Amino acid sequence: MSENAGRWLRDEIENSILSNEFAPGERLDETVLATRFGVSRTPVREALMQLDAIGLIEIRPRRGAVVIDPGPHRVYEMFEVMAELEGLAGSLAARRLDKTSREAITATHSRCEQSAGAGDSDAYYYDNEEFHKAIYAAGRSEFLEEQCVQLHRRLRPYRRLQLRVRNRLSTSFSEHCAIVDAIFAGDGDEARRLLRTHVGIQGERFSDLVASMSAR
Amino acid sequence: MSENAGRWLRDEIENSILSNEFAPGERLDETVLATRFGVSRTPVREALMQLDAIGLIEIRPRRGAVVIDPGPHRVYEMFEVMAELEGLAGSLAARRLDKTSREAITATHSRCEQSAGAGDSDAYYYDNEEFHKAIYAAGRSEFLEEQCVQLHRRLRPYRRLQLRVRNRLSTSFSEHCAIVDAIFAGDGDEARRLLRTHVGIQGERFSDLVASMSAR
DNA sequence: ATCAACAATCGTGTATACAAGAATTGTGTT
DNA sequence: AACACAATTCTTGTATACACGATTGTTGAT
Repeated sequence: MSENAGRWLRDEIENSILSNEFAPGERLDETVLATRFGVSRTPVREALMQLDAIGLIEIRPRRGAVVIDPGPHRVYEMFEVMAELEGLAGSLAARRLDKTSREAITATHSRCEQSAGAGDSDAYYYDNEEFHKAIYAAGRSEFLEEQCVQLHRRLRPYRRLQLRVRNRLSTSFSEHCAIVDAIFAGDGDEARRLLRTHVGIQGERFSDLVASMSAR
Repeated sequence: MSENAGRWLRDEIENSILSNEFAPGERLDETVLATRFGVSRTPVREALMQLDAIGLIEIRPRRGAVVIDPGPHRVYEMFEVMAELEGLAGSLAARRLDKTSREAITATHSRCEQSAGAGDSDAYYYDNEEFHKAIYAAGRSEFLEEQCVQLHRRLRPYRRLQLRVRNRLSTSFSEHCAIVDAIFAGDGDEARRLLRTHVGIQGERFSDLVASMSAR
């Protein structure tokens, strides 16, 4: 129970939101949550304050907390920012690559190859996450890494939906290959450019996203 | 008192930290803060949880809260990310500029011109902030705008220090001119490039930052 | 004199009680 | 039957009380 009920609850509720168990727009009643998790209202409130600060829920004074519904447009904006940050991470990685980071990227990349080859989108979903994290780490900017990981978390559900689109697995993997080449070649600009387009949502992929979002 | 003691305290303590009244490393005692602001510990704790979530303080379980000391290296990383986000905002602004945004940029830009001409670094500090905010708004991405504003806030104290460096005012303003030209010309790539270098900390400006940070 | 162990104290973490505002339901009037 | 207003109920916001862990100071032994 994480040594501390507040932290634990924050993670617990955050996961429930990100896994869509608490749907966007849903009201989060303090008393209900307290009894559900077997604690008093105090730690629940503390968890909610934190989630509000992160931007996952909105606490309207005297009117309770609701799960924020980003809506397609805002999700698009978030992907846009994510693309930019990943681009920066990639360019830094290309410049600062060392042996350890290189091995981490290689390892996660080949795991992606396996799951993509097997057509296992759930496995690829996980391996892909590790691959991107390896790139953040290779950039050697703790702050950037934290920002990337946090945004990545928030976009996780939508990313998952995207992977279900036809042919997305193999397309994604071949993009990974080019990205790895650019980083290993020390070509920061190219790595940046490739990552931006890899992460960003252009053209038809935006309508795919909207479609899958309204589908649930 | 903002209708709600928790929110009010969050802003109050946040300002105290950003204005260096609560120095990095300083311990924040809940009881002391409670009596100081004339409330009980409950809203104080809620404010602290939020500041922890934002990343301004760290709450170590059972050991209280301390103001985070970013240190020169991390501040540099934050400027690096800020530069990237501002670059994106600039490129979006160039593409999406409309009459209202154009007027807002022009207005804040000329206010910068006045305070820079007068050599009033405090006034320029404020006008510069408004100028950058006008660019964020012109980009028409609410999420990006929020991220920029938040990071801008956290970097505020360091930015203020930087402006005191000799000639920085006129240098900064002439960079603004080029940025405005690029945006008004619809040249997104150029606006991005200029903003990146304008915001980023390269070469000697990093040592200026370090010097001014250790000076206080 | 230094270190270790134990005790006292201080501060955080959680529960509960109480107050105040919002939402809801019921009643009365048109 | 529909709308408005009032009373009740429910939920949030704050204070306080209590418990447990950490920190610090003191005492005794080596």
